[in-house]
Amino acid sequence: MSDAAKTRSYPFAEIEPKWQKFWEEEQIFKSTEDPAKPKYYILDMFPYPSGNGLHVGHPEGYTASDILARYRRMKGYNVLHPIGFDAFGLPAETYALQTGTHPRITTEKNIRNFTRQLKMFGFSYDWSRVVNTTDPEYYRWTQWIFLQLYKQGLVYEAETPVWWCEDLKSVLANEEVVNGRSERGDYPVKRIMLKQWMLKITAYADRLLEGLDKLDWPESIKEMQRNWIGRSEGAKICFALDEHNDRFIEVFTTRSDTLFGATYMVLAPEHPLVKRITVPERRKAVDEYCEKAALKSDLDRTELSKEKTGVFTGAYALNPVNGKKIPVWIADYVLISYGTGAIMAVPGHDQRDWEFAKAFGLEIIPVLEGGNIRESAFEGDGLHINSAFLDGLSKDDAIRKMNTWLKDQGCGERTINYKLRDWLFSRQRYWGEPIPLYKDADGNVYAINEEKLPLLLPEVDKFEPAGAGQSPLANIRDWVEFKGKDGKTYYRETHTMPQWAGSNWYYLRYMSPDYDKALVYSAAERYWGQVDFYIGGAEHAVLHLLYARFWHKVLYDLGVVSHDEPFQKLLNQGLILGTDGEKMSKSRGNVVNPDEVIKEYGADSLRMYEMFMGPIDRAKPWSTEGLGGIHRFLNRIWRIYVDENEEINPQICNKLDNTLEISFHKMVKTVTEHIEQVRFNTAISQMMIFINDCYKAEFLYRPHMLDFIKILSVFAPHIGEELWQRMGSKDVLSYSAWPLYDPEKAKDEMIEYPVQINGKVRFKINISSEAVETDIREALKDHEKYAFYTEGKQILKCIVIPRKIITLVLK
RNA sequence: GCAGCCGUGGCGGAAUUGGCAGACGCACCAGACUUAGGAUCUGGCGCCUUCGGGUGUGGGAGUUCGACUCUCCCCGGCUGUACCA
Repeated sequence: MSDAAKTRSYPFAEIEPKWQKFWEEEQIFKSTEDPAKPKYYILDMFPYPSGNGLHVGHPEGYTASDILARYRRMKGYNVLHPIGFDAFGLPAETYALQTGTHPRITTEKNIRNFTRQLKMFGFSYDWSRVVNTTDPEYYRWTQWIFLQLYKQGLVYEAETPVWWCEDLKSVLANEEVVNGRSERGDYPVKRIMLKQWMLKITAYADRLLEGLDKLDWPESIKEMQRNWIGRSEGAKICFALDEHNDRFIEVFTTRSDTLFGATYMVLAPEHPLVKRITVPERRKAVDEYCEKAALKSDLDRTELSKEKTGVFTGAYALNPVNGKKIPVWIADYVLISYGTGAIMAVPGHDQRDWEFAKAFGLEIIPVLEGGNIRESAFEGDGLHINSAFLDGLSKDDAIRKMNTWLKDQGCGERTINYKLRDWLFSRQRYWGEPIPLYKDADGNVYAINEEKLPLLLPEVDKFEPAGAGQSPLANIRDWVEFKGKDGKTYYRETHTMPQWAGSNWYYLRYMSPDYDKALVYSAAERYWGQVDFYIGGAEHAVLHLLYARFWHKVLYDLGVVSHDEPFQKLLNQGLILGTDGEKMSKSRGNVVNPDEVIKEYGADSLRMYEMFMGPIDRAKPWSTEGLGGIHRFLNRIWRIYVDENEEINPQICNKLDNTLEISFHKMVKTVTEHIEQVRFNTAISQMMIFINDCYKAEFLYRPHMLDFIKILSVFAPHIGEELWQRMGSKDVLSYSAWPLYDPEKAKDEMIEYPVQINGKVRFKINISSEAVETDIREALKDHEKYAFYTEGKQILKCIVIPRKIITLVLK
């Protein structure tokens, strides 16, 4: 016998499908633009339809957004609450490689399963607006946006060091590499040089940074984006090379004031100057070092981090401030991907340079007072020494003076550097959007005419990549090659777009999913505007959320959208952990399957339990007993309304119980406020308190009991609809008005004041809640225990905080 | 290392313009109903206690009539990031 059967449950297994069918057939949640109503756009991060189906983590965010959507509808808002599928991506392609099943087949099957599961939860999505990123009518517009970027000069092809993942047979973006391994699949990656399409996200670096300030997002996510963009003010400085009049080494530094202390220079092993300036007698050592560095994965480099290695090139640079000859080394602690890939080393005032200088016996010159350079580099502030025209200045003044001097001398200037790199946009995969560009035999690039979009993904027989750095599309010669009207042969781009492309703008497509003249119908865009509330996982902090902001700003500049930021408010739901407090995973065997939970306890129990577990944004362990507690609560609600004979409880009548009235108004007040603050766990607590009070009351006032159903229905919509119907209500529950409360009736008539004497609560005193301070003091003096505690003592202080506490200080 | 978040009963968690610590739920204990209880209802439930009370929100100090809440130092955990010049 199942747990549910044992507990004589209310008939969730019958009523849940019944109401899901009702919502679908009556199109209850279909939304249309209505200028008469204020709009509210509440969005979930759409799922990747994996073969595993939904896990219990998905409904956490989806239930939270559903509660907010249902609440806003009852508050009179016109709510846009859509769902869709981010369906391009690697798992379907990997599965195709293993089984030969076309990714489209797998994807369609998984979407059907996800749809079935999502509908079982009773989420109030507008199912007429579903989008699917793999639908040609959808990716037509993904390609269109790409072409706009191309026309704006934000797309370029470059031979750059890229992350290559041998297991995934593809290059990856910086953002997709975590700790030297692929974000998807956790495979090793290495750096190779490859010609790739890049998007110039760096052109938007400042705007992406500044835009964060006005967003209502978790501070941690904003901080992560700020760190990722990594804006850093400094100067670039040109060092002439001794015996190479035509070549310079350009460096970026935040400490131009320490230039007099620069005693050597370091190039990254991949730096293009390395080959040109290395002197013949050092060539062998340099080549060996560069080869070794290239073989090291990034992981190796960081694991070995503390040991500084490097070799001397034999070349010398000239310090622009004093013409001093300083040696040029190469070392892998200088990264080709940051700044100019070269540094001026100031071992006196930079710990990394200090360690390197110590290891190789290089000169260390202090140029600031303070610290002890025999022990370590001094990175703090101080007065300059050994620095000619900077002597006696502090750090900030010296930086300013030096930058001016560099500019005057024409060998440097103030500049801003970013950690953010341009976005590597090519993928060597089949299951993605084809890049709508082609080339002629000479390598000239052309964009496909927008009228001809979508550029369809061609059919293939095999999904294996066509050799290193080539996508499976390169195998299809009659797709790649085509004859133009001029009779010349042209060659299509065979790489595809990364998965982020489709998810970059899906929230706009929901506004007019069937519109075929533009990616979004402009009147719909103006009506729905920004996403008011966006809910999803924190793992997208710097991937999806940064890329989407970038594209959105481009679209804003093009006049396609009317706001320059896409998501006004963001909430990250916390992870749901296994019962053991660990992250759920198949290997740990602690995965909870939502299908089984729904079968045993019903979707309403699961929804409500996940909201009751704790604060929405915190990680929380699953508890089957806790789920049972919520299920019991729903049973208790059911029995308050429906008696053993399936009749409405005769206690529900038009008589008003005074105590219960206060409880009701308190409940409406608290639940309303806590929904606004997205604190569902405490909102549910207050509903429990009200139901507990109902069990103690003799009469249940019918209008209040109807209002409670409305409130319940945003959390547990199926039981809400069923009770609403059984109570004989004819209105559509989902659009009935949210209950109002009377603030005066939400207060207790009497307040039990704690009387605190010298920091300890000694007794309590009941006083009317209307009482003002003088009344309270009087009541206190009349209290029997007052004399006992104050006798023979001097009253130093008597503090009365109305409605809170009375404090006495005695001596 | 750096940044952000967090530390409250046996467990999940309440309480923040500073005002009764432990709401609500789970687990547990007792009672009622019962052939039975893993259903339901009622009550209890931080720790210590000589039953007066004492003590208690990771540890220590401070501000205050009053600190889970504010300030400083330390310890522990989670997440992100990592030679970023």
